[in-house]
Amino acid sequence: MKTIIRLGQYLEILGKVSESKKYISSKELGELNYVTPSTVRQDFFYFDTLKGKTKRGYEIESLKREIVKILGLEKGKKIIIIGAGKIGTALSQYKDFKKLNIEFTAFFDIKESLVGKEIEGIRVYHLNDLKDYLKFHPEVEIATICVPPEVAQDVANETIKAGIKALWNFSPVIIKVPDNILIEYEFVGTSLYSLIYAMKKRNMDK
Amino acid sequence: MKTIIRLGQYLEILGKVSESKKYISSKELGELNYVTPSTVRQDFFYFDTLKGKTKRGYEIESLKREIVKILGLEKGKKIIIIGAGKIGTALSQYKDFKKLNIEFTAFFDIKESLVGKEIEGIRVYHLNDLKDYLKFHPEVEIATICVPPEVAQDVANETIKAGIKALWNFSPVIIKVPDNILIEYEFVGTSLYSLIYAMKKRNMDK
DNA sequence: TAGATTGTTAATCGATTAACAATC
DNA sequence: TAGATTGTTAATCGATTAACAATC
Repeated sequence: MKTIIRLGQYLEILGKVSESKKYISSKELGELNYVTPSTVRQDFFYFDTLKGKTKRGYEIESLKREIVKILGLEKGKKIIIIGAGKIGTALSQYKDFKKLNIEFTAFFDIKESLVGKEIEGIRVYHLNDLKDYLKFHPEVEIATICVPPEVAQDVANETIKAGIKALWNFSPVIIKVPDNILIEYEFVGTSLYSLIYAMKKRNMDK
Repeated sequence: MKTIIRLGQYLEILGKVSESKKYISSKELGELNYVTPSTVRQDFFYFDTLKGKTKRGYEIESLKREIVKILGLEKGKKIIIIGAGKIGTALSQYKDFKKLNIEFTAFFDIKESLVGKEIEGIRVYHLNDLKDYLKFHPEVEIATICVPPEVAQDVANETIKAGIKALWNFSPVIIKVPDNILIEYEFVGTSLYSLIYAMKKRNMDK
């Protein structure tokens, strides 16, 4: 549902709004996110707890709090990253995840030269130790798959076997998982095709 | 248009199909991309050059060739990356871009310690030298923005002033550009919200 | 009060899926 | 021939936008 992704985006934007500001209208929030006021109101309309005040808009602090609840982030989330390569380490620093209490707590890899090291303050363990790790960190349910596509399916299988409940996949390949495992894809790079296509069309119009 | 993004994905998948295979049906291609056969045929139906043969499917080699043409990749594309940090360097290795003749030819940064170095075989120049670089590389039209969000707008402005015609933005922020400049956003990380939300809902159902 | 803004329904738009005749 | 598969139209589904009464 697109609304959920936008709620996350609203939340990030709201974190950057001046602290002295108490209320924000659907018009303002829409402008900051490049969506229409209608879309903002429609998004909020799905959830009973997202209510505004006529003529004033939405109270920013309570709006943030309620979106956090809807997204399931009250207690934050601890996430591990499988694959301590470029993408994995880039991700650990990217975005405002920290502000939203989303934390990357460990890397797992099979490359012996990396195991035991720290990358950006996050320790690297061997993938074989994942099962033991989860014994002591049962709150970790999500693993981010940042390994080369050739091994993504195998690594995913191992990760699931170790007890992980949900996968966030950055490897540009489809991964098959059992019904009880959740998976979301992050197909990085796909929008480039749209950009190149748009350029071609623009050139043709001239 | 979603069709264009899928055409890129079909192309990547087709590059991995066994060489001995001559034809592929919409059913098979759909399965490999996790879309329905209907969607595949509908996608192809938009373009006169994507024709199949009853009972056999689509001839793979010509299909690849025609998709490349539609996407505007016959001559390949040379792209520069602004910001030689983690995301930029990760990107330069990610995906099957090389196979599709999409090449990252240079980094630009303002960090003096990086300028003059090579990262993954790609040279880093100072952002101030972009204008001169484009003098000698007029075929470069696209710049990938991989800088921190705080400076993304300024860097984009400079990049455009230097003569770049299209931006591919990885910085998690909205960038304003003049009408004659194309921009596409790659909002990495957004699907995590959907995943966490789905987990919350699943837990509630139990 | 007049004007701004919400909440909500309806209309529109776009994308996906279904259906099926044509055909090899 | 019978069956598989395309090309294409129609139906469905979902998401966005428009409209507007209620209200502060």
